[in-house]
Amino acid sequence: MSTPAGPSEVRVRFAPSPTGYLHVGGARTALFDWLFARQHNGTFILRIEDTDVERSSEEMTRGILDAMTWLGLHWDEGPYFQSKRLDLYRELAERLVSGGHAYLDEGAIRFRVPEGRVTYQDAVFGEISVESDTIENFVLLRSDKHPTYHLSVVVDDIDMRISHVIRGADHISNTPKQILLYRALGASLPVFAHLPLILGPDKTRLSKRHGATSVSAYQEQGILPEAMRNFLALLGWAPGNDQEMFDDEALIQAFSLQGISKANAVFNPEKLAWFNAQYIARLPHDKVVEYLRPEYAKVGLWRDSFEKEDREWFRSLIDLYRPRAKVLQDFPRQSRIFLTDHVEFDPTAVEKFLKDETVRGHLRRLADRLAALPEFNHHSIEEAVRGLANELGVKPGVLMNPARVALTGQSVAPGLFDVMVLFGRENTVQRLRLS
RNA sequence: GUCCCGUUCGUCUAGCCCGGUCUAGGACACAGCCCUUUCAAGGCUGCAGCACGGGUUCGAAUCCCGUACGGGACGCCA
Repeated sequence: MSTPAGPSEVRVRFAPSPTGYLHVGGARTALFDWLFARQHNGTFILRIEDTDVERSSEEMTRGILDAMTWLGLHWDEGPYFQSKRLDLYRELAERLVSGGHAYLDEGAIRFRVPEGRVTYQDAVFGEISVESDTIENFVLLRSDKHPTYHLSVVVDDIDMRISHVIRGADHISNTPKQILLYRALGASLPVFAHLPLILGPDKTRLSKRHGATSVSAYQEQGILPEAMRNFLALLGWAPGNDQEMFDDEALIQAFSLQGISKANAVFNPEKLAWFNAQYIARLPHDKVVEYLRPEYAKVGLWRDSFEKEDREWFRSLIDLYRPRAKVLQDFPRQSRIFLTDHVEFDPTAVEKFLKDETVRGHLRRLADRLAALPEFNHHSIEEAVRGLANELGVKPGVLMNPARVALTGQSVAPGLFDVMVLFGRENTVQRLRLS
C-alpha cells in the first residue's frame, strides 16, 4: 500500500459505476467533490467502479465522462478503472484470510465482522454508531474472483490516499463495514462526509419516473452548465447567507462541509429553469454564441457571418431575446422571423390587427414616414411613430400593434422599435407597405 | 421486520452548535400592482412554515425525551 496522504493534502474522488448515465444526484456529488478539492488546492480523482462485469459498459463510461466535461468538472487524476486492478483486490482479500479477518465460503471470501460497536464522526451527520452484531459477514471477493464494492472501494481509497470520502447518504450504513475493513487492513480512516439524497416531488428517491434525471437530458433541453452547477450547488448546501448566484470562484470560496444539510432535498426543475434564464441573460456575448451556434445550426439558421461582418447585428438580435429566453432553443425558435424572408402570419393576430382598412392606410403612411427619415435608429423611429400617431389623433398603440403584426406576423415580439432597427429600413418599409 | 438517519413556507433554504436581537429572513412558484407598444425582463406588495406531545428554563425554531411521518441500508449491485 502507498503512504497515506499528508495531513493537509486533500484528495477526493468521484467514483461512479458505469451501469447508467450520470444522473443529477451523481453530478451533485461530483460537484461537491470538485468544489472541495479546488477550495483546498487538492486533487480531484475520477474512478470508474466497473467491477460488475455484467452491468458495466463502455458507452456508459463514455457518457459519464462527457457529462462531467460538459458540466465543467475537470478531474486531476484518472479515470482509474477498477476492472484493471483486480489483482490488487485478490491479493488483499487473501491477505485478510491469512490474517484471520476473512474466510472462504463456497468459493467466495467473506469478511469476519468482529464484535463491538463501530462509531465514527461524519463531517455532515455527526456521530454515527452501530452495533456490529447488526452487520453480517459480508462478501469481499465473489466466487468469480471479482471484488465486491466494499472491498474495492476501501482498497482503492487507501491506495489512492483519499483524504475525504464525499458521497451520497445512501452509503451511511455501508460506512461501518468499510471502517472495519480499514482497520483490518491496518489503514487510517479518511474523513467521511455524506450528502443528503435528492428526491422527486413525491419525496421518494429521484428516478426516471419523475422526468429527466440524466445530466445529458438537461444539456439537450438547453440548460447551461453554469446554471446547472449553481442550481446543484444549492441542493443540500447553503452558504449561510442569502446569496444565490455564484460563479465558480465564489462557489469555491464559499463552499464548506459545515454548510451541508442533513435533510434530503426535492429536485425543483422550475428553479433550475430560473437559474438558466438568469445565466442566459447575464453571460458574456461570446459565451452565449458558443452555446447558441449549434442550436441555430441544428435548425439551419446559422450563418458564419454572425461572427464576422454581421457580428454586431447578431449581437443586437441575441440581446433582444436574452431576457425572453428560458432555454437555448428559445433563441432560434423566437428569432427565426429575422433570419428567413418568409413571414408566417398568425391568423388570430391578423384578424385582430390588420383587418381594418383605415389601419392599413395608417401603416402605409408610416412606411412613407420611415422611408424619408434621415436617420434610421431607435430614437428617430420612435419619434416618427409617435409623431404620426399624434397627427392622426390616435394612441401610439393603434399604430404599433398592427405594425408589429405586419412586421413579425405575430402579436407577441420584442419592442417594436428594436424590431424595426433589426429588420433594417428597407425590410421594415417593405413589410409595412405589403400589409 | 432489524439497524441507521432526518423533520423550518408547496419547493430550495437562513436561523439551531454558542436558548432571548425571530411579531422566523431570502429565493423559486403563485397572486396583485408599477413600468410599458405586445411579450418578457425589472421593481414593489402579498400568500404561506418552526411535524406533534412532554420536559428543562424567567424565556425554546434553537437543549433533552417520546410519538408520528419520511428517507436510507440490510445482495457473490454499486
